[in-house]
Amino acid sequence: MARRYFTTPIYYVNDRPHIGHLYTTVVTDTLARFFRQQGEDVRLLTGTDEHGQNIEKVAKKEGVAPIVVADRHALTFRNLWKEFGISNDDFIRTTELRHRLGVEEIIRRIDAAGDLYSAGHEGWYCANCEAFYPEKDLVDGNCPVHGFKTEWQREENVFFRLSKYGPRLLELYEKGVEGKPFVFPESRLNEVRSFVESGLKDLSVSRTTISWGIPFPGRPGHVVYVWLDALVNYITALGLGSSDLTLYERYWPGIHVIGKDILRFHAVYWPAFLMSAGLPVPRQIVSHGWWLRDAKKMSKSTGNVVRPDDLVAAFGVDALRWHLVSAMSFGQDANFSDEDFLAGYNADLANGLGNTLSRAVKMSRDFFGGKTPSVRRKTTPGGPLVFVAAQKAGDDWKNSFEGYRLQDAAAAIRYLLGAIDAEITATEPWKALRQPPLSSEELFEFRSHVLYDCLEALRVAACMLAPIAPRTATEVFRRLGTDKRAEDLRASDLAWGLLPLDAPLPAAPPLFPRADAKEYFASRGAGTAGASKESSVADTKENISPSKQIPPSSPETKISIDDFLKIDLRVGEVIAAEKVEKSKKLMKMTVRIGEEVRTIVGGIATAYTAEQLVGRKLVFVANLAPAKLMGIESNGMVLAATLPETGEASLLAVDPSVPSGAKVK
RNA sequence: GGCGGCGUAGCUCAGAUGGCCAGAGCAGGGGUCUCAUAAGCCCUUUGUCGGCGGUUCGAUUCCGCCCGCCGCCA
Repeated sequence: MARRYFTTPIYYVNDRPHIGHLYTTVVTDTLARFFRQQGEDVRLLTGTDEHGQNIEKVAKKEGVAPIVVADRHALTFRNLWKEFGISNDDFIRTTELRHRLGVEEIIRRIDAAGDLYSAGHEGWYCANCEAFYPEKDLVDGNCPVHGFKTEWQREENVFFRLSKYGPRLLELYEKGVEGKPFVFPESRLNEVRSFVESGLKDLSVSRTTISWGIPFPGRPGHVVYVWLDALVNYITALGLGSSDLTLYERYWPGIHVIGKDILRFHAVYWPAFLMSAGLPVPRQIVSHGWWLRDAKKMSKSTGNVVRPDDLVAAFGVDALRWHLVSAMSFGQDANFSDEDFLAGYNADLANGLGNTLSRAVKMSRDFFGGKTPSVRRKTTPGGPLVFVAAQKAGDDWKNSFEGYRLQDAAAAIRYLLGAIDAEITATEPWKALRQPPLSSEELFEFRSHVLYDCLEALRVAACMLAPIAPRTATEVFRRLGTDKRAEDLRASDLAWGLLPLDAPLPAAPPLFPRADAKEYFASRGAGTAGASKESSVADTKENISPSKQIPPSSPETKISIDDFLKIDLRVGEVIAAEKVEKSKKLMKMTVRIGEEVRTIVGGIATAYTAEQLVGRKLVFVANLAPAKLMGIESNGMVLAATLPETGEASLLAVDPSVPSGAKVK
């Protein structure tokens, strides 16, 4: 069985994760999921880089041990990956013993190869970069990268004979690995090549100015240079340095997905270290571009960081995954804007996927007693149009993924969904009166054939969506009456005709409710530049009086069970809450109901604080028509008893073990 | 300064070893259907394919120069 080992970079733990970390990780996860789906034996690794002066500094400031700071941030990353459905098989931290042992092993090997030597070194040193700069590069005596003050320092360091590996590296770039270019995209390979061609200097691989690091073997007072420490994670996580090399032998060499800013470390230093240690070099370095805002790289220092939280709260994890994968030409830079996100969300997810699914499922439910059709077309030459479209889309999708053209893989899904919509419109299965007229048996058969084709094409589309938006794919399968999960898929699932006949189709609310861009931006009080602007939710112009939400129930009217079942009651989990400014009672809650995240406003602020709500599971009306309260669109309603004396709300409690999204009836 | 890349419809991008009307998605405009989430379908506008020259029967595609943007290196 083909094997493939994907890695993300290990992330430095001095910052909360932002969309850059998220992008790399989502993309790598998507690739890993695709190749698993193709039947390959795939392993996915991510982790955190926890050594270095910055951590040391933060720890000192807080008066705690560095590991405490590292623990905290590592947990943040772990939780984020869990939330985003990242399917990593392992999570490595450079502060783990297994890692240290592996680093020591590598250094032992490099030393044994005669590639380490001691030498004095002095120059202007930037503590933040952990690097020396030539005097002419300094800007007013400060670090050219960060502008921090530099100091004249003298060190006796351990050097790695990087210069020795120039020819072998050039050969690697020339030949590639397994017939593929060593670096993707190839324009980046050229950069690396010209860097190496211009001549390599030996590399200092120990530091005496830092104590928070891996002690350099045999050099008291020295710690291992941060990149030598960090890069090795890719193999220490496979057991190098331990007695159990099973994973190492099974998965190395791997494919490293990285941002273009760390290309040189991965395409020059890392293979050189490995060559020296007598180990195989990576299969490939896959370098992607940056999400830009205002045409600048997003970074903490410039303050133009897009945090995923807002978009996820409003639209869900998979909506963001979809945007990240589909909206960027993989390998190039792209601009991130909320407008583009919204446009793509509506076009692809709400209209393309959600609405198409909805119309096909609704008709099938109506015509076939809440089930999928009981008969389907015998395969005819050429087949229905959606069948042809599904074949073509499937081929494009596969080829695109294999060539790392993720945006084209997404386009193939769009294409198939468009074909399904066109098929429904062309055949008009809702029309009972037809030309020429059909007998009722003929009509039944006609509808069965058309709707089976469309539902089946939707199933195929969901298979194709699975690597990008796994939870959504699983939900689509559920709504198509199957219990497949994204993780169970194989290449054979794209074959035509696997949708079961006569399978119950559950009723369900819109998969991705259409978002009104105007309202969304109004509610955030910010326009295009809105990453970090304060949202002024209580816009005075929008001073709509908070309407009394529910009129008292009309006296003693009896309703049927069917009437009651029109109300879609669901268990939801409050993931964020804030009191609506300028309102006494209103609480704005971000609620996760199943896979879906929405904003729900309720008049419970007099009885509960935001803190009391977050993390609680409550009962919500999930299919209430949206209403605007104090300028905020509320998509649902929270159920609470009203206390007779005070009129205060008392929330309906749900056992915490009940999963979010569970139906209440 | 050296090396490399890019500049194609309002936006995001495809594409062409030089020739059949230069494309897609989104946005915009018009029409239409009603199963569906104001969704669907059909039709539709704009492009001197950055500028100027050259090679050629013919260039947006090749060459040179220029302008603008970007990357790597120094």
